[in-house]
Amino acid sequence: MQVVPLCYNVTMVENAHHDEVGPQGRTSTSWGPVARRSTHELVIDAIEEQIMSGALAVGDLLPPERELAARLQVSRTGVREAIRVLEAHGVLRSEVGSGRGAGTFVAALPTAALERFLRLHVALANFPVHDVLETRLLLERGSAALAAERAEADALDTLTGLLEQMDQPGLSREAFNDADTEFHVAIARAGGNALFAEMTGAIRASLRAPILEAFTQVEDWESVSAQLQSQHHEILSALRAGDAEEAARLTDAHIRFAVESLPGLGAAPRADGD
Amino acid sequence: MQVVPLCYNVTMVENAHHDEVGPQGRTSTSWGPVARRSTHELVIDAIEEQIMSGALAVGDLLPPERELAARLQVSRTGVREAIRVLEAHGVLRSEVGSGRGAGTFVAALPTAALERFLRLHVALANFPVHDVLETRLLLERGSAALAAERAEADALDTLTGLLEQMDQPGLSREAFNDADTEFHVAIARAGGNALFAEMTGAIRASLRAPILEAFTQVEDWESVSAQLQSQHHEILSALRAGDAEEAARLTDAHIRFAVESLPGLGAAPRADGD
DNA sequence: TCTCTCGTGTGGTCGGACCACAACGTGGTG
DNA sequence: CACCACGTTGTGGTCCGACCACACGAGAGA
Repeated sequence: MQVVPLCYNVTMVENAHHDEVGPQGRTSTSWGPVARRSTHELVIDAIEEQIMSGALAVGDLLPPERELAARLQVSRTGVREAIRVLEAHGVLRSEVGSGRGAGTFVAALPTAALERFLRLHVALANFPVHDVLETRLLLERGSAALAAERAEADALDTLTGLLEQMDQPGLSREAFNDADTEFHVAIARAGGNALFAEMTGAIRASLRAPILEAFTQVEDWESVSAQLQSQHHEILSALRAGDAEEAARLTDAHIRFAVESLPGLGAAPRADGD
Repeated sequence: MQVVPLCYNVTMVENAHHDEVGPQGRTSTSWGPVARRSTHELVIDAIEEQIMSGALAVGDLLPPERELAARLQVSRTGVREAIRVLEAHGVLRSEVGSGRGAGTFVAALPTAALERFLRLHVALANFPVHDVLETRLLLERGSAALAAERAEADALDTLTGLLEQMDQPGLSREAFNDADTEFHVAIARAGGNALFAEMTGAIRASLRAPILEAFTQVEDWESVSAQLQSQHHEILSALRAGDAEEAARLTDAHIRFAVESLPGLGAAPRADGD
């Protein structure tokens, strides 16, 4: 028997209760609304509580959907929708099958979640491109400084390899962009700050389409890419030298140059004049 | 800087690669798997495509779930799970009823989404507190500088009001923290960068529990809170004066002071095995 | 001992039914 | 004509039960 309860306190809102709406009696006392939460949100809260309390850690297995539904006294549908939400946040992951690798696990997959989040909100113009670029500048300047101090040898080797890729002549603009993205993300990773790295990657992913569009409009591509590459090499030199200040300064200049060289990115940031 | 190396323990479950060895006969040559996507993911892609192409903008109404299911030739369940995912990202919002305000709309609600994302991944130790604090320092330094240049009069009034709240004697530590959070987020908002502001708010939300825990362990609370408040007033003065550099410097010092004053935040990040 | 097969448990998908809710049309009533 | 009560309608919310695809693992068979 010995079943560890996953959660007791899911107090379902009984749907068929109308008793508080009496006939026109006094209703103006301080009866604040009760924040009606839907079923799947209650399930999310239950799972989230387990995570926040530390009862569920990365790698742990959740009960089967059917069992969870039975324990929480909700339908399997509600449980599945809750799992979808946490899965969308990169916190859960489901695998079909039986035995070892099957079931729903606590995972650590923030990358795809953050990328989709930022990509969509940038596309909806909720986060203006100008603001995203400002954030990018801040993050990568910080990452460069950290990387100059902390970067390991193999991280520097990775960066060197990426520069060699971009040094190949005749590289397509898309391939250049992808390698360039990897280069910048690798620097962020080398800095050792996981949040910097994830944010940097997500920002680049959210700007991929606009950047590629801007690339196609660059007239003297050979010249621009050569200058970008030259700046990359300088940045890498500063990282090798462990010069944090110089690495940050070069990165700052590099990103500003890139933005100014790409039409449509930094052109119309916000419609004011001050 | 005592920095934990952060092995970044991602126990990612890789998709099992089964090299298809046919039961009999030769193995298939280059028949790479087709990236099996589940139904709800296909629906997500369909909706996301509309958003990315600009066909769906904030405020637009989606077709009813039943109609969408019929058009996409999937079950209503799949559509609903997809809507849940986009809703979790703050991109969609569903309202019951009929007519005007009913249905599923494209929304712009990144706040709750980013807060839950960060809160969960911080709780799972996927993003170490140290890294989050480092990001906070970077963002708020930048926000302060921007706010010094761009802040409107009413934004400064809001900040003044929050400082008056915190100046009240006998304020509970929780109330102080909430007002303090509002103060810092308001500065970020005054800077005019939406992403800065959202990130700042999400970071504060993700650290709320650890901060409150640390607050209870502060011995000389009156002294610490008085110093924090004094720094707040100095920052606000710099903002009023429009001195970006000074505002950034003061904010930097303020946050470092706060972290060093609170036990358990910057001191012992969680040293495990290695 | 090894190999094959089939049972079993997992998430994935589906269709249908019913509920709660909010707007709107309709009709009655002043 | 103006107003109001009420039923209609269409929306998302919830639940159920069934079946599928999949992968492990125990047991039968060689």
